Amino acid sequence: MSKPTPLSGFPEWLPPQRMIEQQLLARIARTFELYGFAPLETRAVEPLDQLLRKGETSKEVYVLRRLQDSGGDADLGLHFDLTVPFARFVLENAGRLQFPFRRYQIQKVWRGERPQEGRYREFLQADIDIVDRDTLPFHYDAEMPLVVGDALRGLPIPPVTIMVNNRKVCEGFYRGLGLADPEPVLRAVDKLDKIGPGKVAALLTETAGATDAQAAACLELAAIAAPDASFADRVRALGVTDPLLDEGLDELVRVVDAAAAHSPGLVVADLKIARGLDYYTGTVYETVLAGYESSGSICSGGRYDNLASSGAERFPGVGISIGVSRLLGLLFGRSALTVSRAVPTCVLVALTDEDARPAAGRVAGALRSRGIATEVAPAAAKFGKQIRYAERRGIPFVWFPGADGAADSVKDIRSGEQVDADAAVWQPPAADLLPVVSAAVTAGS
RNA sequence: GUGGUCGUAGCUCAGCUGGUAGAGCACCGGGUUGUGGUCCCGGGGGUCGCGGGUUCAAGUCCCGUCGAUCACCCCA
Repeated sequence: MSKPTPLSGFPEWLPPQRMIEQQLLARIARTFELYGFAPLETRAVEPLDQLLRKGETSKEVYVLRRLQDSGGDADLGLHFDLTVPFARFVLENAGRLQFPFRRYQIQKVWRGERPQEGRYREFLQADIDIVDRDTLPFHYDAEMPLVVGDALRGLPIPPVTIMVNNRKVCEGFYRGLGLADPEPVLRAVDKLDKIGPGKVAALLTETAGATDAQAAACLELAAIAAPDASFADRVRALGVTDPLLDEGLDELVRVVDAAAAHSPGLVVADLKIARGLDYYTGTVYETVLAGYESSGSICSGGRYDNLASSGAERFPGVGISIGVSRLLGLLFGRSALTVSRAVPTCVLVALTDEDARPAAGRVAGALRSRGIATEVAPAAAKFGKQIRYAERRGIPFVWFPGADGAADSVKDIRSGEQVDADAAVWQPPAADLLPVVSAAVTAGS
């Protein structure tokens, strides 16, 4: 068999990277739970009509098919986000849930896009959502960014900025301006940072049917950004009036004010933010990592008032999702994260000869029983080689069983210090008990 | 899905206008008769991503494919 090659878009990390990922995931989940979000996992597949219910994503969905007898499961697809399956789950289990229902979900999702750094076909999202019956109080829109702000700011990563907008602001503004279809306008405005105002204006007249004056007004709106409520007056000063615009501005002010009170500097209102899935109806979030602005959003979401509804039942929701794989892919790409060792092992028990393996095993067992990750040396090689085995993996301690009734001793191979020790009571320093994830000092900015 | 760039040892790379592969680091062994990291000596390792083509001869040219990356699309 020839050497296997990677599959494009399906990243696989090495164990040190996976240890980093697991620690970040554990801390993210912990933060979500501190805010009362309950854990949930949904199946990997959804009926295709559920997945395709909203928007243009059809070409991205991986369809499930059996090799033989392709009739049976032909209408199933892998989910491409966690919100659509969640909406389905809520409808299905509405009778068993208490509302407002807040849950978090950390799972793989799949999208058939062309991969590049930070963009994958299989990736991990850490998602929180809150849904309620009939109506969802708006204060939840303000809570979302605070939760992920807490989660992300607790990690050894560069600072994040959450940019917030509200689709009612854009749609109301465009409508007040006389532009009926907001979609092409949003798409054009979204390119502002990349292609500049001149080309966006040209796009607006070409693809959105805007006059020069309308295009200019759209650009003026898109240029507005502020970390506080001052943006609203600047929008009103543009002279466009529309009930939806007013509603959107009021909502956006509430999000920004709440964030400014809770986490100054975390959230900024930015009226050119317009992307995201097409089921968003109000607040939209997008997040950039300092130093990685050009790599896109690492955390996005928004308010969806119509996603979960069947017949007379309606479950409006708001949610936001951390792109864990993107975040890690970008940071790994610049070697910006390190872990203190490549394996969980804290102690390596050295071996004088194979006959000593049972005794070494008892030492290891005593340490493990007290929560100290321990492995026994693979072979009774020279101690130098056994120490080197530990060193290569970053294992901080080597345990030497005492010869002929002498006391055991344990060596910190970083300092070289070696002391007598008893496996029933010895404790490593707290900082060495578990691998520690930290920002790499050599990381470029 | 469309287009561009790139693909030589585990890593970073060299290899001139085509003449049948090299360095540093890493790794392994020895010096050092079971306590590593320095130093010295020695050693293993590459179907030059893969498959076809042109040629007496291809790492070097052409085509395809896979992978990485960038732009578009879209978005975490």
